[in-house]
Amino acid sequence: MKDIKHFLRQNSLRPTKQRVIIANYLFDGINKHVTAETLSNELLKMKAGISLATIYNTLHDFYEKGLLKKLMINSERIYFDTNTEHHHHFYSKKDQKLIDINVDMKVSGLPKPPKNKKINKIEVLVHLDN
Amino acid sequence: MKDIKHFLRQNSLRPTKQRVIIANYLFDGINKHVTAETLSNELLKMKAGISLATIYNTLHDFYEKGLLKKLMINSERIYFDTNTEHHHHFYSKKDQKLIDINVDMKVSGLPKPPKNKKINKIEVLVHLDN
DNA sequence: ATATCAGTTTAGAATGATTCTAATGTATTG
DNA sequence: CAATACATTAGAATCATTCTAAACTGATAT
Repeated sequence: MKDIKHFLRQNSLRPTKQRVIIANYLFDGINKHVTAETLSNELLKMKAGISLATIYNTLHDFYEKGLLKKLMINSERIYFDTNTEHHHHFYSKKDQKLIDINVDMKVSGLPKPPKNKKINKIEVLVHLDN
Repeated sequence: MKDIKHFLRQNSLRPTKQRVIIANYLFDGINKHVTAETLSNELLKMKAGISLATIYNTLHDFYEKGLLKKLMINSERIYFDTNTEHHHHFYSKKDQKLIDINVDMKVSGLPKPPKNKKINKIEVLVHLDN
């Protein structure tokens, strides 16, 4: 991402110091899965003194603007994904780690959705053993 | 379930008053998705004075014995499923409701799992729009 | 039956992720 | 550069869940 400030403005987000730092980290071209906690740790490493409250606010602001996806992986914390394309995941419970599946997969044999309901999207989570 | 006490004993669970009540409710032949909260509400309706702590304990005990499945649906609470067969779900965020998909589905185009990892199971969650 | 003891239940405290509050700070607009 | 709308923050509050430790109960041996 060359011009983060411009990028934030384009998404109706004021380019504050904190948002610039966080956006620079998140949108550096490498897709990431973060939680408030892991992001906080990264920011601590780079000595950006950003409060936890701001980290939560920013993740949600980015999510509201569609810059992040929320993942429903487990009930212990919320995962945010910088890859907002439709895609699937491997999940290793042991490592508490997610890996993107970027190839196209097809699900066949799907039954009709209940009356008056339409399918929005299909998410496949492939659990790994070890 | 005719003999709940026997059923509990078979699963190395002492048939206490509370467990019998909860098992009777959960394993009445109709598959259910419950959270500690929804289960607590049901039990309140039937005036079973069972503490929340016991509800949590019991759900986990049943889970440990493989009588319930844990579902990772959202990050707000833990869902338990009385259907322990491998199956998939429709999920309506709006209704906060899960519907079992009991037909066989196939996922094709799956990439190889990462080195030294083996696929344990594949979970498909079909998000509904409305 | 009864005593014993391991396994259970429970109220209430503790925890941990997240959200809220309200005071202070800062980007934007005119 | 003043005004103001939006952001940040520390710390309190919230909420689901887990823990603690005391009281209780089902199973087993006597």
